[in-house]
Amino acid sequence: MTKAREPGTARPADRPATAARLRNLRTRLLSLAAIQSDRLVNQKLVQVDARKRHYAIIATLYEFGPESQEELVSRTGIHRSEMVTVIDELADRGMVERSPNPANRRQNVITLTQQGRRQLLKLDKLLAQAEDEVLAPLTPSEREQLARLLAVLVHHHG
Amino acid sequence: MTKAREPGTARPADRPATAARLRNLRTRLLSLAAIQSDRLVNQKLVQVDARKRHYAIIATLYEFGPESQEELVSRTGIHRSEMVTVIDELADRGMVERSPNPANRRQNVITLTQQGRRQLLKLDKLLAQAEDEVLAPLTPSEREQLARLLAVLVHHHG
DNA sequence: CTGATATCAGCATAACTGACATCG
DNA sequence: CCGATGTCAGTTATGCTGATATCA
Repeated sequence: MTKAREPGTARPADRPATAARLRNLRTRLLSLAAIQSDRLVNQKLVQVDARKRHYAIIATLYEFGPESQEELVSRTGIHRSEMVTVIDELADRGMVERSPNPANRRQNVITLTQQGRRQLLKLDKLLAQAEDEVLAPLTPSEREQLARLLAVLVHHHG
Repeated sequence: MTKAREPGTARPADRPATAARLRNLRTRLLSLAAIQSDRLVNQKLVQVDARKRHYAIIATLYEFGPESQEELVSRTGIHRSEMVTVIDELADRGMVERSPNPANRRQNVITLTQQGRRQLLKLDKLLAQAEDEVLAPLTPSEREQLARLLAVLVHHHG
């Protein structure tokens, strides 16, 4: 029943063949690659008690200065209803401060703290490592190609 | 406050700039592309009350014949604890039959029904459409390149 | 007893919907 | 009254862990 397999090829476990339809489905390839990539990214981020969205917020505040939650929604693509939670989490960790905007009392102003700035540097490094591990089997020019093709897709939809 | 923008460019909404760090993160590009792709795929599948995993199971049974749940787990990568639910859903829809294996009463034998076979043909078409829409902005050779690069990643991790 | 198989309860992330209160 | 903003409750899909029952 269990097919014999060359020893030394222990990497891909002893998984039997996948249906051709699945192997050839490009949308599936894309999903699988993203899942693997996300897994590696999250493994890095958990080391500093962060998640992907935290990085999106911190990086945005760092580059654009204090902003309202609504502005952060527009810039990051994070949904309105999630923004509340994410800002809560970041405020709990001392990375940002949330204060009402005196000029427009509907809005909050979210400000990056010193600790948030330090966190950004850590996150930059961890994410660079993750990217490197994810793209490890590709040459530099292949990485560029992949990034370009993905950017075209993301820009086209979206 | 709200920047003026050329009318007619209504497509990408009126979204302000994204932080450079986010734009350049390749792991993020990969995630975003996969999310968009999955969204299109699910829009297609929902038309016939199916989901991605249903296709994985149906295609596998079609190509390999009746199998136990454990074999399906190995071939599709779907987790053990999810397989129960997915098979339930497919059985409810009349796409597969689950019967105990008399030769090994620990196992169930999952068999594709006639309706399941017909469903596969529909799913094949819908997924081909989805793939085409997802990859629409790419030339045929770019699509090949992308598929190749993604396959390298998926094979490397994995 | 051990290991394989299926089942079940539950968790975390993620993306999303809809309702609501407040304020301009 | 209308619209913008923030908040909250709840839903769905997905990937995963761990416990348990059954049987070889």
